[in-house]
Amino acid sequence: MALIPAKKASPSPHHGAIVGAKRFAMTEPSKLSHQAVPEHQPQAGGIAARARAAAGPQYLAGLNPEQREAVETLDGPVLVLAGAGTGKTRVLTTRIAHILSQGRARPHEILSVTFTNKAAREMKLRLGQMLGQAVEGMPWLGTFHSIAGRILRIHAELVQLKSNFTVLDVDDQVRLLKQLLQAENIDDKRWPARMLAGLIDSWKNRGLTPSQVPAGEAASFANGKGGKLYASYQERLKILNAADFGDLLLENIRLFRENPDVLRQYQNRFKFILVDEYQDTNVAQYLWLRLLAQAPSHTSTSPRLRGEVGLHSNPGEGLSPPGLLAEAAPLPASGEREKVPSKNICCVGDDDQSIYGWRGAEVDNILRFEHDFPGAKVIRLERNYRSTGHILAAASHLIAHNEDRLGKTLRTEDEDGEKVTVTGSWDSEEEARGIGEEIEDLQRAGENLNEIAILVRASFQMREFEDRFVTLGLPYRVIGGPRFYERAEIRDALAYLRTINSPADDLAFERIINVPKRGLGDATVQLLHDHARKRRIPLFEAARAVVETDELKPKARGSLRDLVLQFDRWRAQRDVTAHTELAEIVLDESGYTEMWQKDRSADAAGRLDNLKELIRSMEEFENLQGFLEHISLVMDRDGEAGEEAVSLMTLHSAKGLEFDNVFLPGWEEGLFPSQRTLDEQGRAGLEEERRLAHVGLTRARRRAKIYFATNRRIHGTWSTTIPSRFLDELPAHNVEITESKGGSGWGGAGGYGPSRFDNVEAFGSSYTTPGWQRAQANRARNQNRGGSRGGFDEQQSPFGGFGRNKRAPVVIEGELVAKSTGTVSEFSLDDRVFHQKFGYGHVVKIDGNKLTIAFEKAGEKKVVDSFVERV
DNA sequence: CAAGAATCATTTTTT
DNA sequence: ATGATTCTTG
Repeated sequence: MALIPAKKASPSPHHGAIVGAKRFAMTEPSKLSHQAVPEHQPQAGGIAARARAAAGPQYLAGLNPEQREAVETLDGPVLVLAGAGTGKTRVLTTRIAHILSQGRARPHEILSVTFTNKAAREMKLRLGQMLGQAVEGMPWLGTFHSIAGRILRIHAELVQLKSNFTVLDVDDQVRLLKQLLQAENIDDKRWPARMLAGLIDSWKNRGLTPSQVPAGEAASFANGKGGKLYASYQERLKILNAADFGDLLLENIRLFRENPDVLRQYQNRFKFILVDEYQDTNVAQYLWLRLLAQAPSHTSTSPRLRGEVGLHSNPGEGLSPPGLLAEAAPLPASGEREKVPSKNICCVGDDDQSIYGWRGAEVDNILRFEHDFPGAKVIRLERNYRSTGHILAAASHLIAHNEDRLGKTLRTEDEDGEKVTVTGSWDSEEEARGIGEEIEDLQRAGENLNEIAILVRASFQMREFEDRFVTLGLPYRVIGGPRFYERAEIRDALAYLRTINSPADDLAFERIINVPKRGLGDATVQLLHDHARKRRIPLFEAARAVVETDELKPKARGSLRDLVLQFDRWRAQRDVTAHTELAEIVLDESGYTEMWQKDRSADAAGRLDNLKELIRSMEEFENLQGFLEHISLVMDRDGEAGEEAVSLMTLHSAKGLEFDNVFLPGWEEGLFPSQRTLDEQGRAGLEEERRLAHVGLTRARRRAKIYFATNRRIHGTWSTTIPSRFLDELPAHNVEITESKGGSGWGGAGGYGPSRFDNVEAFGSSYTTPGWQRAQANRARNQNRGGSRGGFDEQQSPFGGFGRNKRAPVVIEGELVAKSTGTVSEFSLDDRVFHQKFGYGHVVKIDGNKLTIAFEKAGEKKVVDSFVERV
C-alpha cells in the first residue's frame, strides 16, 4: 500500500487543454491560472467583485491565509485537509457564500453533501447566518442519502421503481431477508438474516450490484447461495416498490450509468460540488461523486460512456476500489479509463479522523484524492482554534504513530494549559467513582456540566457511569444509542401510515397486523403469505380476499375483516383530513395508543410522548406522502437539550463535537485498542483505533483526562487488563500521572471495605504491580514477535521516569453536588415511586434528599429524590 | 396466543 | 453476568 507523499500537486500541463464541454469553456481560463495565481480574477459578475477585491469581501475577514485559500480556490479539484478544530465548517460555508457572491453559480447549482443530517442542518444554519435568509434556495445541500434519494425519486421509473418508493430501514431489511431465507429453506440459525443484511450492505457500500459481487464472496454465505439471495432480494425490493439505504446510492449510480443523458443533466446543473467529511466516504459514494464531478462531455456518446463505467462491458472491474481506478496506466482496460477532467469539486476532510472503516468508509478515498482528481490542489488547515497546547501536542504526537496518513501537524497559539492527565485505578468501579468525583470538583469550581463529556470506546462502558451518576444525583445525558425512529412505537406508527399510503408495502402491513394484539398470529400471516404469493398480489389484498373465504377461524376472520375495513376507511379519509389529524385518528382507532396506555411498564409513558412528538414533527411536512418520503432519512432525535448535564457517549458519536473537559476512561489493551479490531483488521485496525484516540483527545478544549483500570469485567468475568499502548505513545512532556480519586485517597472514609484496596498503596506508589509488569513483558514479547509494527516510544513514555507519586490533595469539603433542598424530603417511608430507569419501587429509607428505594425490578438502590416521582 | 425457558451474543453507527 | 431474543409449553 503505497503512501501518497504529502506534497503539493504538480501542475499538470495538459490539464487546461481538456475542454470537453464547449459550453463550459467560460470557466476554463481560470482553471489554467488557479495554480499559479491564487488570487485569480472572478469572471461572471466581476465588476462588483473586483471593487471589493482589494480588502476582500466582509465574509473573508478573520480567515487565516490557508482558510482563505481554501475558500477562494474555486476552480478545479481541491482537497482541504482540515485537522480537528481548524475551522472546517467555516471554510465550507464561507466557500459557498463566496461562490454565490462572486456570481459563479446560483444556489441551485451548488451540490453540497454531508454525512449526517446534523451536519447538513448545521451548514444550513451557518449559511443562513452568513447570507441572511436565502438558504431555502440551496436545494442540493443535504446528506448523500437524501440527495441521492431525491434524484432517484425524480427518475424512479428508470430503475424500475415508482417515485413514491419506500425507504426500508435495517429492521425491514432483515425481516425481508428472513422471508427469503425461509423460502430457500436455509436455516437462519446457521445463516442469520442479519449477517446477510450486513453482507449485502457491504457489497452495496462497495458499489457492487449482484452480478458484480466477486464469486468467492458471493459463495461465502449459505453454501454458495449468497449471490443468488442478493439478487432475489433486489427483485423483491422492486416488487415492494422499496429501496434500502444502500440502494439510494447504488441505484443512483446505475441510473447515471445507464442513462448518460440524465447524468449529463446533473453534471451541467452542478457547477460546484462540496463534500464534507470526505474521509468517511465509501466506494459507492466515491463513484457517485466521481460521476457527477466529471465535466459533462458532448463527445462521449452513450455507448462509449457506458463502456467507460463498465456496467455491462466489464463487470467487476468497472467498480474496483478507487485506488485501482486511480492507477490508470496499469489497468488492462486499454486506455478507456484515462483520467477524466473533473469540475469544481472541493472535498474537505481529515484522514486522521477516519473512524468508520468498519462500515465501509475508504480512507483510501482521501489518501488518493490527488490521483483520482488530477491537478488537484491540496490545502492543509493546521491551525487549531480549539485546544490548549498540551492537549494538542499529546494528540499530535499520538497520531504521528500512524503510517497511512497524509501528514499534518496541528499547532495552536493558545497557551499550554493543563497537562493531559493519566490516571490508573484498580477497577472500572473505582474509575467511575473517581471520574464522578472529579466532575463534582469541576462543578464546584463553577464549570458548566454541558462542557463535560465522558467518551468511551464501547457502549457497555456507559452503564457503570450511569449507575454512578444516578447515585450521585449528577444529571447526565446519553448521546447516541437507539435512534428516535428506530424505537418500536415510532416504527409501528409509521407502519400504519405506510400501509395506508402504499397498500403494496407488505412489510409495513405485516409489522402491525397484530399490533395491538388482534388474535392474528403466525398461522394467519402464513396463510396470507401463501395467498399473496399464489396470486401475486400484495399482502393487504390477500387479506381482503381471504376474509371472503372461510379459510380462517371465525375469530381471526372477524378481526382481520375489521382491520381491512378500518384501513379502507382511513384511506378514504386521507384526502379530506390533515395528515397529522389522520395519524391521530389511526393511532386512536387502531387501539395502538390504548395499548401503551394500558401498559404499566416503566417506559410506556415515554413511548406515548414519542408518539406525540412524531405527530408534532409531521406538521413540518405538506402531506402524508411528503412526510413518509423524508422520514426514514431525516428522522433523528433532536438532542433533548434543556437542563445542564454531563454528556456520556462513545468516541464515535463524539466526532464533530467539542467540550471544555473531556474524560477518556478505559484505555486498556483489548478494550482500546479493541482486540476485535486488531484481530480483524490488523495494522489498519490499530491505526483506526489510534485515530479514534486522536479524535477523543482533540474533542477537549481545556482539559483531557485519560483513565485505565487494572481490572475490568469483560463478558461477565473479571480479568486483569494492561494499560493501552496508546498511553505509551503520549509525549511525556505533556502528560501528568495522577492518582485515582475514587480509590485510596480516602483512607477508608468511604463505605467500601479496605480489604479490597489493600494493594492500592503499592499500586499507587509505583507501577510495580504484577499487572503492570505483565504489561511490560507482554509488550516486549509482542515486539519481538515482530508481527505488529514496533515503534512504541519507550523513551517518550510518560511512564519511563515514573517513580514517586504525587498525591494530589483531595479536598472533599464543601457542598454535595446534589444539593439538598433544605426542606425535609417530600417522600415518606413506603411511598410508592417511579424512576425513569429503574421503574417502580417503594421507599425503604430516607436520608435527607437521598432515598433508598426497593425497586420491583432493579432491587435496592440509593437514589436522589429528584429522580423519582411519587405515584 | 401468551408466559416462562432456553439460547445466544456481546464494538463502534449513519442513512 | 446480563439482557435480549427466540423456543417451548400451557
